[in-house]
Amino acid sequence: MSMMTLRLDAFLPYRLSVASNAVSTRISASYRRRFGLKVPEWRLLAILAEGSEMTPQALGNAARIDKISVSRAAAALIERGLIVARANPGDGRSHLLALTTDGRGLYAEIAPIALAMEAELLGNFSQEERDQFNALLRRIEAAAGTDSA
Amino acid sequence: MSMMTLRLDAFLPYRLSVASNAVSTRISASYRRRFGLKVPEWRLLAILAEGSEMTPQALGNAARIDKISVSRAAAALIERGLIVARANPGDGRSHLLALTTDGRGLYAEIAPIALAMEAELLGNFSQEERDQFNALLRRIEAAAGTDSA
DNA sequence: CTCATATAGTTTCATTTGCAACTATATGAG
DNA sequence: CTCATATAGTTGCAAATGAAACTATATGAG
Repeated sequence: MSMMTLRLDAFLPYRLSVASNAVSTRISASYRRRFGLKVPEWRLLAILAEGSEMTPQALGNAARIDKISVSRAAAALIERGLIVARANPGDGRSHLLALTTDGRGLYAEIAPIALAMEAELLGNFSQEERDQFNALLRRIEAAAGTDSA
Repeated sequence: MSMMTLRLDAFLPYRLSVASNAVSTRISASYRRRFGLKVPEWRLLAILAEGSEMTPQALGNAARIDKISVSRAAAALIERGLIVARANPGDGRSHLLALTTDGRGLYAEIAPIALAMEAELLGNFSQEERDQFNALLRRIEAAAGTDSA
């Protein structure tokens, strides 16, 4: 009853955090160095590139970023002319954000690099392993609740 | 050549980050609320509980925490009487840290709770899935380099 | 229509984090 | 032994992050 067997090394939240930090450190340094983008800014670009214009709230939901960070990231992107805001006809409290031509251009530059970095990380994973890994991550995420940012 | 297919939703670094944040948010809130510990402090306790006294440097390596955070976490734990420092006979620049009786007591309280939270997260994973997941995380971590914190 | 309450987004302020500089000790060359 | 350089750990300062307060608009009750 008294001897606990928790080895940090085998403790899932620890392993997950270490892996995530390792990946994130490496990749975010690259976004930043090469394009001057922070992670939330990159995520907003990616979401906007996938779809059409949307509100900050919708962006935050899609990119899993809290509204404060969305606000700051959007301000930075607008400042750089990568996205634009227009009034939201349906709700005067918010607005609609969309990529500019420059924004699309930058995204088109980054996306292949991002995919290449992912490919490098997953280099020795079979397709089956990738799918498994993805599925396991989603299950963990679901089990951890709808929280996070 | 022009249409990029990067869906953020399926992008590994994103998935990993989201899963890790979800888990970490939930678990670290619990450490903090119930025991007043931050994640690095908890990690130091766990490492010290597994082994014997060690230098800040060894602790940092074992817990994957940079030296600044080790320094701050150790200071907080010493302040609370959970660990003690004694001179390092082999090197006057560093010192040796070890759990106090209180530190062991607190660890003994937390460890089962931490394991229970882990079990909850992994509730619907088979043993095989857990092992797979762990192995995949380690491979990713290795591929991402020896960086991180 | 008016008011009370709720929501979208922003800003301010306190806390946290990370880098760089610093102190103290160690080590190796001469 | 003395000096130059390297390493362990800490601290000061600046940037990043998060919570709470704030502004503006929306909505629903009466």
